[in-house]
Amino acid sequence: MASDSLPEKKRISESTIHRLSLYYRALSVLEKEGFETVSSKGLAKREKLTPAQVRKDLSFFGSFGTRGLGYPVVELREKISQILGIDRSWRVALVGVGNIGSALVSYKEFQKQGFKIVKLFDNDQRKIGSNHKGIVVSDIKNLANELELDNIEMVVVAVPATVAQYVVDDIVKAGIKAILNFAPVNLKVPDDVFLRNENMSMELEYLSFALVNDHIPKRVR
Amino acid sequence: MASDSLPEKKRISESTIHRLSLYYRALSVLEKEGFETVSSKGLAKREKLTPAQVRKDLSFFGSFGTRGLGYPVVELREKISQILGIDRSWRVALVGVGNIGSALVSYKEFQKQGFKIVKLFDNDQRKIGSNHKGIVVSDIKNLANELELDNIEMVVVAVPATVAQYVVDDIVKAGIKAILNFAPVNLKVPDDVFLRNENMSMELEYLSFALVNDHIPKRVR
DNA sequence: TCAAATATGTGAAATGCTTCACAAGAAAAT
DNA sequence: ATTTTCTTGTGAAGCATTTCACATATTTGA
Ligand SMILES: NC(=O)c1ccc[n+]([C@@H]2O[C@H](COP(=O)([O-])OP(=O)(O)OC[C@H]3O[C@@H](n4cnc5c(N)ncnc54)[C@H](O)[C@@H]3O)[C@@H](O)[C@H]2O)c1
Ligand SMILES: NC(=O)c1ccc[n+]([C@@H]2O[C@H](COP(=O)([O-])OP(=O)(O)OC[C@H]3O[C@@H](n4cnc5c(N)ncnc54)[C@H](O)[C@@H]3O)[C@@H](O)[C@H]2O)c1
Repeated sequence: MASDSLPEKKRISESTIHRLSLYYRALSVLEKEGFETVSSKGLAKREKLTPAQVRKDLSFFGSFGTRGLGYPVVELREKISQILGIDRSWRVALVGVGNIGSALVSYKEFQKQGFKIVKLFDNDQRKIGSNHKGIVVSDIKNLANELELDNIEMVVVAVPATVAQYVVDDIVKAGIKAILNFAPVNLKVPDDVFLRNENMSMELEYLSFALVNDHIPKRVR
Repeated sequence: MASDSLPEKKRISESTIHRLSLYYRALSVLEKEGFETVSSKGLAKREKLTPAQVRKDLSFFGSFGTRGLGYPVVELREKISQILGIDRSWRVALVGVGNIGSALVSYKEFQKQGFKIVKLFDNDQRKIGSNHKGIVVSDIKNLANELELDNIEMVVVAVPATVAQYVVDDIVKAGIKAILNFAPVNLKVPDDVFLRNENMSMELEYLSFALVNDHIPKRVR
């Protein structure tokens, strides 16, 4: 069959992608500090990784270094921003302007990074129409319409766990392909929708486990 | 050498611990729904894992199921809560009562789960002395003293990235062994201190990468 | 009571990820 | 110019995690 011989799309591990974020952050700092080049060793040290790991990760995407010298800081940072797709800005909507939602809207770093929260939704009449950092809260009823009209590409979900699935169903119906969820619930989305969960309880539980078991994990992410 | 023959402490992978949290959550729901038993298949389906994965994870800690029947819901939930160390409560302090810090203090689920935020610290004179959900904000200057006096076991760090390392150094000096950090910076802590990072930008960057590369990771965590 | 169905627990295999180790390329020193 | 030093890029090895597959135990139904 023809489909058997289609060139296999190179799949990158989740860990590698997360480490690219770390490299990006480290390179931004190095740039500010005035370094022109950095070795895999130098980069590894900043993020508590091994030099081999750094080189291997980068090698999945090309060869950006110079033997004997290292990597050019600015160039590599730019290259990684291209790989991560953060060399542009993203139009983001947020659903659920409560405790955590408000904190996220107020967080300027997201905007600076290019994740522009340009739309807010809630179902509470007291919140609809109110202004948060220059954005007027929309009624969740108009979600589908307004997401499309406003060319939203990512949605952050910060509603109670009990309603998160319904909200996500609507978001998916509106054609959104990337969702960041803060509700502690396992949401069902179609295969072509990227969903990430931010689960703070899980991290506290990890710490609890570590304290109780004096835990050293086999491999640290 | 004697140390060569010491019984090797069983090391559990980070992924397994995270999945225990998922099982715990799923079991709590199943309990509410009135189920008395659940199979590895049933549990796996709820959390989008494989039955073999569920059985293997649990097998690291003992055998809790009955062949032909499955696992007793209540018993297994209790067992996992023991393993995770959440069959008790933890005294938690939070440093940095800003946007995200305030959201965390207001979040009742943490308290319900046994993560009791009982102490708040800030360095802003306008915040020190003010009351958040019944807790009076303390001056960061008294950190070491008050952490000890109040038997704090975990600290959540929600201060600006620029000062996070200083704050963490003080927390470590005060003898705290578990820290949850929200600042997007790689903090240095001694080997015997457990540090977890909650990095929201990283998750947005992951979504960005996924959209740009139409990414399917090799393995989903 | 016995057969069929179900589902665990676990070695072993398969897969994935990290680290090793070194050839090769480039810079720096002499 | 030549040697030495440095550091990348990458197969291959080593290690960790997941999945497979099945013996075994228990329940269910006849
Ligand atoms: N606050 C935290 O620190 C924290 C921490 C971890 C996880 N979470 C999770 O984040 C989510 C939000 O938490 P929160 O503390 O901000 O809660 P919250 O109650 O303060 O905010 C929830 C918001 O969602 C809105 N909402 C409810 N139903 C809606 C619907 N159908 N459509 C649109 N909007 C709707 C509410 O009006 C409210 O403004 C929850 O799932 C919670 O479990 C919160
Ligand atoms: N707000 C968000 O949604 C969000 C999202 C991701 C990450 N973060 C990170 O979380 C951290 C806090 O963010 P925020 O938006 O809440 O900021 P914020 O400025 O609202 O809050 C920071 C708080 O820390 C206090 N503080 C400053 N220096 C201190 C010190 N030395 N000791 C004690 N307290 C001190 C400030 O007075 C303030 O109350 C930052 O590192 C930020 O990057 C925030």
